[in-house]
Amino acid sequence: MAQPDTVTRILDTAEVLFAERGFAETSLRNITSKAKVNLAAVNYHFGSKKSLIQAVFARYLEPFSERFHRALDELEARHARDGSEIPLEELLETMARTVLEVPAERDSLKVFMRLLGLAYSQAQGHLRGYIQSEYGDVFSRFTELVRRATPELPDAERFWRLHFILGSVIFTLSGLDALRDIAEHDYGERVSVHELIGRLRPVVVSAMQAPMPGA
Amino acid sequence: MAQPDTVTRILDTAEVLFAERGFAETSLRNITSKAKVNLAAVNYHFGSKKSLIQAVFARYLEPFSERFHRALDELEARHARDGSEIPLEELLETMARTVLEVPAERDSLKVFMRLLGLAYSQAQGHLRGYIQSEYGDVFSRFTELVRRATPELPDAERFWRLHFILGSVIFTLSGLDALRDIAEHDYGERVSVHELIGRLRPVVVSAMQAPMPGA
DNA sequence: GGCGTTTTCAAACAAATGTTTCCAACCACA
DNA sequence: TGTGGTTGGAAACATTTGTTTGAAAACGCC
Repeated sequence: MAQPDTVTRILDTAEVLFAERGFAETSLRNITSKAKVNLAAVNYHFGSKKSLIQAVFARYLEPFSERFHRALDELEARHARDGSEIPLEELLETMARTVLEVPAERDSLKVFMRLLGLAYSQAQGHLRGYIQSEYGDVFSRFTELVRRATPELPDAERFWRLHFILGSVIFTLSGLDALRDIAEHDYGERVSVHELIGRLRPVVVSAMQAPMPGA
Repeated sequence: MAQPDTVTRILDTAEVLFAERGFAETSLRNITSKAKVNLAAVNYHFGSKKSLIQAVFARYLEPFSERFHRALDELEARHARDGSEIPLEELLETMARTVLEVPAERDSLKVFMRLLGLAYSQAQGHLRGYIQSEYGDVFSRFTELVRRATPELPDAERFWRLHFILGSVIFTLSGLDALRDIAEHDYGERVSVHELIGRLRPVVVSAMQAPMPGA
């Protein structure tokens, strides 16, 4: 798995097409023809279509994981000094910042969110297991910090609420263009990703602080 | 499209398999063999696989649309008598109740949510058009009632929050199996769809009542 | 320049897919 | 009972899928 040109051209194209149509609906011939690469190149460089899908994910998750670990290191160190617990807002803020930092390409955030959504909803399979086994520790670390920031929540409740929130983020960011068009047409204001996350923040915090069901 | 036995057996099986694996990953042979029906029966009764998917979808959305209209009629009539505005909680409660009432089979809700997610993610753009043209009036009616229930929110803010919430619902319900597996593995409790919506309710209400961004 | 390795390429492969065909079985109605 | 339209069924159809092959081309290095 060497020579960058062909490999990255495959990755770039695959990432876009996967996001547009999904994994099963995107054939290797779609990818290779659009990338102007021989069909066999995928199997030569990646081994299989499955591995290609994982490679597309790895290209995002690797830098994200590294940066997020560093950001959490810093956050923990800062609060370790004065012995205070890290508040939820700061955790969410740190994650949002890291998510926004990572993408090198312009719409790669949108693409990655869509891929993440697909990974979850195309339930059965290798992808979720791969992500969990490869990058599970970052997320475990994050959720553990969230646990300490919200000690009043039962573990299961926190789990579900975090996934409710994940759904909001994935849905709005992956469908960003469509939603933004509707919003612009109906309300005449075009929001940026930063503004959107600004709108998301108070909603997410309120969601986590909602009363327990049955009250 | 007559004789109920074969047709409904196909619909029932397709619905379950679509929910488990997704649409592209479910072949007609998977469906027909499990339904103990001849392979050609699908094309005979429905015309094509795409039409089958729409038929599965329509079987849910048609009764939902009708019931939801009736429920909103009743809700509006009740509040028209004493001149009070319909509170947000009641609107959400009505929708949740209708959503849960409809499915005859266990998995049709999941299928519906998955389709809805696909329709929005623009991957299958024609689906959103189909939904909008066929059943758009119900949703317009609902959002108008939500508008009256939350007069303090600017229109754009309400728009975005409703879609944040829609994302939560679609994500958790369409990826239900995956999430449920994780939750069961980690916390040892297997939640029902009813319980999940029960957990969703207070979170959604809090999300709608969150303070405006910038405070 | 020559040689071993890596990469590209066209072609073929086997398997799986949605769809169609053609005929038998069925069923209502005369 | 016979007849015409509807449904069921086995097989074949044409495509499309991911993958493999074997040879040509490009490359790196002594």
